[in-house]
Amino acid sequence: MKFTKATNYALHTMLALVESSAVKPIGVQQLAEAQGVSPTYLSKILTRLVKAGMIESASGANGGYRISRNKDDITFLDIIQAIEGSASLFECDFVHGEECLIQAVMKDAEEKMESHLKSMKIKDLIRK
Amino acid sequence: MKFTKATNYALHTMLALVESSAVKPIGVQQLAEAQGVSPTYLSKILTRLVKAGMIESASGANGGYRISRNKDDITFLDIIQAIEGSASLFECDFVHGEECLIQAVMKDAEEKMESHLKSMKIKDLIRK
DNA sequence: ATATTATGGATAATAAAAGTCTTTGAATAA
DNA sequence: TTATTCAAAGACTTTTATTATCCATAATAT
Repeated sequence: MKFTKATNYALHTMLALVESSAVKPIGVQQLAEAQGVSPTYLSKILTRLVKAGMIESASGANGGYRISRNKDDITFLDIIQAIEGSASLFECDFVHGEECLIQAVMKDAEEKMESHLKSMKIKDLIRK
Repeated sequence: MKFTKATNYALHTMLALVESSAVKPIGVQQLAEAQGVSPTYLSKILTRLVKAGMIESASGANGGYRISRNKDDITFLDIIQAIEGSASLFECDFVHGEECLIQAVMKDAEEKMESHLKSMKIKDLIRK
């Protein structure tokens, strides 16, 4: 079990966008180059962030991506779930008599992690 | 990102072994049947638990697996790490100037989850 | 000895992640 | 209007990890 690289790309891109002014957009070319990933692949990832409503895209000359929501609102959890989805990390398919106690423990553990990711906002990382 | 099925098999097997007496071993056949998984595959998983020192195996007639360590010592985290390994869930390969702040946040989050998994012992789930 | 049971290696099947290529369509600039 | 710049989308391909299966071997009790 690992977080996907896509999540890493998304987090780094969001940090870059939050650090830059929200006025003029940054092209995917530039964002991709900074991370050593292909522009087409990165754009696929960024499209998911657009759909989640945390960034905006602009086509055409001088287009690109910029932050849309209030910077203060965007948490690590938001970004991660936009990429990885929000399904539970642990799924027990067996049909026990009752509810699965193991799954309950796993879910609690997961929630500890999530609550930390929810408390951390991406803008907290901006270097002064 | 998901926990593997192997982890689910391992957790359920450990629960079964802890619930049963530690005197006579249970065959992989029986354990596998209870979970609807093939004995050969389950035995591969259990071998990892053996190597991690939490269960013992006995070959030959009337052989099988039984708990080895003190039940009280075996945590969810022990079992999960025996199967999934103990590498970090998030790895940032980029070469930033300094240390990666994003990775630091992710590591903290992971540790929240781990500390919960470490606090929960498998024997806590035994049905009375 | 023989039946029973775990171990280990090789390999196959499946699924998920990571990435490419190409086309389309929107926006701008000339 | 036309050419240029850029994101979006879909169809693929490649790579990697997971989930197995099969078979030969080693250990052990009866």
